[in-house]
Amino acid sequence: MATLKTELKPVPPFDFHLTADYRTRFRQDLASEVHRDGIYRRVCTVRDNLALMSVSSTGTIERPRLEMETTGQGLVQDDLSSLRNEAVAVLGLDYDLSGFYTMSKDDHLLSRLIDSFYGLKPTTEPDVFETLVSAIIGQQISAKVAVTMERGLIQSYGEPFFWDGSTYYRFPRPEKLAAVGIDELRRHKLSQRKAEYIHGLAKAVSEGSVDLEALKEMSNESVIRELVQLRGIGEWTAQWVLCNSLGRFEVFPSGDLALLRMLSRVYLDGQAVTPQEAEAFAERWGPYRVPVIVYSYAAIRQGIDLSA
DNA sequence: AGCCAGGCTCTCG
DNA sequence: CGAGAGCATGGC
Repeated sequence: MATLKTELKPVPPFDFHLTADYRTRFRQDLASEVHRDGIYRRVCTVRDNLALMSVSSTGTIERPRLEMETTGQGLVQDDLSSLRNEAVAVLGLDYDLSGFYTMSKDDHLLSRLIDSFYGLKPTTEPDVFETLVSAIIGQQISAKVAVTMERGLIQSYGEPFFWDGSTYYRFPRPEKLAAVGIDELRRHKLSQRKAEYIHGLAKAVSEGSVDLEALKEMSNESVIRELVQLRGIGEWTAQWVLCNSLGRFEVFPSGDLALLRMLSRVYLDGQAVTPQEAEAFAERWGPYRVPVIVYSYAAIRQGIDLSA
């Protein structure tokens, strides 16, 4: 086992604990990523080997500094840059909140949110395959049910990494899920449909007929066009990938029913909105639509009543 | 006990 | 096009 250490300098302001908490709120139980005892850990892949990154804060919100320690088989100094990039993505380190904050200063509600969650950054999940599988599982079911199912997949087909008395898992690779039959996927309480979707996606990705990495360089419209051609992926899931994996923070996922309800409750006196109306409303948030959504959800998760 | 939850596909007018 | 059924599970 080799260990690499490095320091990271997030763009300030950055609240490490708030951001790591928000990010791992649902993933915490998945064992692929945790935030515990002040340390954020995540299993990653380096040149096809497993490694575990551990990140902790050594600075402040205004002068953020992070220490990252990564352990894994055969790690060499050259691996550092890709590991740093992964940490930057999963913790949103290079996102500059100042534009969002400036836009919000005349908005009463947003100002309140920013006071409460100053330094919280939107994050991304660089593994597009994981994001897609997770989104498919999460379609139409509650987040808790989805976590149970996803944990089953991860612990059955993911690759384990043992460290310090705990087991962490790398999310299952496409090749693995493609090799697993639909019937076996169903044992994890997936519906027949979802088992087919996930199996089909895994097969397409592992055979190379779909290049998820290429999406990172494509326009939002092209990403949606590509993704919705895959069975099991509709508008909502494609928008989900744009916001949560590809870092397109200007996108407003108008296909998200929970978001529409939140918008109606918080901003429109409970009056129902169509996706088109919601999109028109979200125009005012310019390129900061995802930050607005992240801060709003953060408040809701904490039980803060936004309509007050 | 029933309804709903951060949808999608397929079918049918 | 738009509307409606079916999918499957756990929590309230």
